[in-house]
Amino acid sequence: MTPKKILIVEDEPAMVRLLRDNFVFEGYEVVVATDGETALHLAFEERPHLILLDIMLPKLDGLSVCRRLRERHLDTPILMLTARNLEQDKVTGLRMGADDYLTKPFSVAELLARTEAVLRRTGQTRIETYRFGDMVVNFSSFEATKAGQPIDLSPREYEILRYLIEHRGQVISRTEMLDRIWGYDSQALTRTVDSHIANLRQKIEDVPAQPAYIQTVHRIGYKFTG
Amino acid sequence: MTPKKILIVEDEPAMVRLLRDNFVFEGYEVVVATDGETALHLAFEERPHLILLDIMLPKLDGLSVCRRLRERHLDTPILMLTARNLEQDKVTGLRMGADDYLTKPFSVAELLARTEAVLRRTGQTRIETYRFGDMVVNFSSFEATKAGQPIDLSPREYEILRYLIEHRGQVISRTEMLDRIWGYDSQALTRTVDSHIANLRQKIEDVPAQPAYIQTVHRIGYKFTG
DNA sequence: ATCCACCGTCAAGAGGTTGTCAAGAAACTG
DNA sequence: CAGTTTCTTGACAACCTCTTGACGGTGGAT
Repeated sequence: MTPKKILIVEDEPAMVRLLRDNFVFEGYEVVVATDGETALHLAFEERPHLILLDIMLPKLDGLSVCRRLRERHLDTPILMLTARNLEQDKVTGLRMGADDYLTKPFSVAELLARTEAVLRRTGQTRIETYRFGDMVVNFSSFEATKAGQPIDLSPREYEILRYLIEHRGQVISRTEMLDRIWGYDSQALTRTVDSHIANLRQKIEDVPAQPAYIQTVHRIGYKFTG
Repeated sequence: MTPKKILIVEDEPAMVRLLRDNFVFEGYEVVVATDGETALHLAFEERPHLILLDIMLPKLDGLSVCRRLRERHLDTPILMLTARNLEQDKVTGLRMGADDYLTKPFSVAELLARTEAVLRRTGQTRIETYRFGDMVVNFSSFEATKAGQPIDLSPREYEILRYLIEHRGQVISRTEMLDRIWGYDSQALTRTVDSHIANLRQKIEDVPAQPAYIQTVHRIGYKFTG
């Protein structure tokens, strides 16, 4: 299981330290933003599995960040942090699209329990929709568009693209893809993978001959960047 | 809001007391069964809104209870309790039709949060009537019309159409339909699903050969769009 | 600089998947 | 129990995807 990535959005340094230390200790990968605008940016850049979002923030408050993320169809689960025990904030937060909320002060144990609960509840093991460049790919409806135009991907192409995206940044070997996507007893040749990659590039790259998203790493495999 | 009724299936007296006290305190109505057979009986008699089901039970274990309930098409949401942190139990439980699971020991706060989450998630999924194109389908009276004219759907066709509509937008595999609609121990072939889909299309599509509502996704399954 | 393994491209055959139609089995209904 | 409806299965044809091969170009190691 690859480690879960958490984006912490919080401006108080002491609180950031507390949160980061605990999540790192629990084996999570942690990214931090100290204001709302950076949070928005990192949410799309880093694609965390969960966002821990304080309501009181410089530049852009937590509720607005939440709303903006949902408007742009980023469905990463959000756990809200609020210093006030105001019912109003809870209601607003949930209306804006948060998955759960936590009132300060909270115990670390409860924070971790809620985090896990949200991750489990939202089934954050598989990516449902993903955007890169002018592409939108929905892996549950098996629909994809490029610059707004629907494009047609085959089942294998969806599987390969999903696998590459879920491991974005890492180089994936052909045999790993055969093992993971085709299955361990597959008899297919590694050239089969190349063939599918070529077809994918024809469909999703702006200039298939100079791929921007699916890159070749000579003698190793392919890697997705986006 | 009428109080929600919860069936607690658990044989350890101390655990029963803990669970009952907490749920009563939260305003739930509580019914208790201490063995699997009683649980089955009470699930049908009392029609609770949610079943809290321990896996380790006298007479009939929790997984079997779960399976039996689903076989008899009782779709009350089930939250499983397991003392073991075995991934296998989780997988089996979810396959048997549980909605969520919780590993002992768990915090009361987490239990309550999960309970609410399951109730919320499942509470809004039963669709009563649905309209698309010139069709109106009423799933509680089992009546359907196309362009005002009554049309005749079989029970299986209603179930399939409902399942597809409740998951509209996502592609549903044939085996998922067999599991969810026929039941986990179904011996039916996936071609049976195709056959029903074909019949449905004859009845609800304007041009059955070019379906607008029930679409095929090659090698994956079917999806409803409307 | 050269050579060889590696990769991109294209196309065609193989193999699996689905639509259609119909008949037999099973489950209701009166 | 007979009649009717519904469900399931099978055969066949059409279709789509996947896989593989050949060929030429590229990149990197020596």
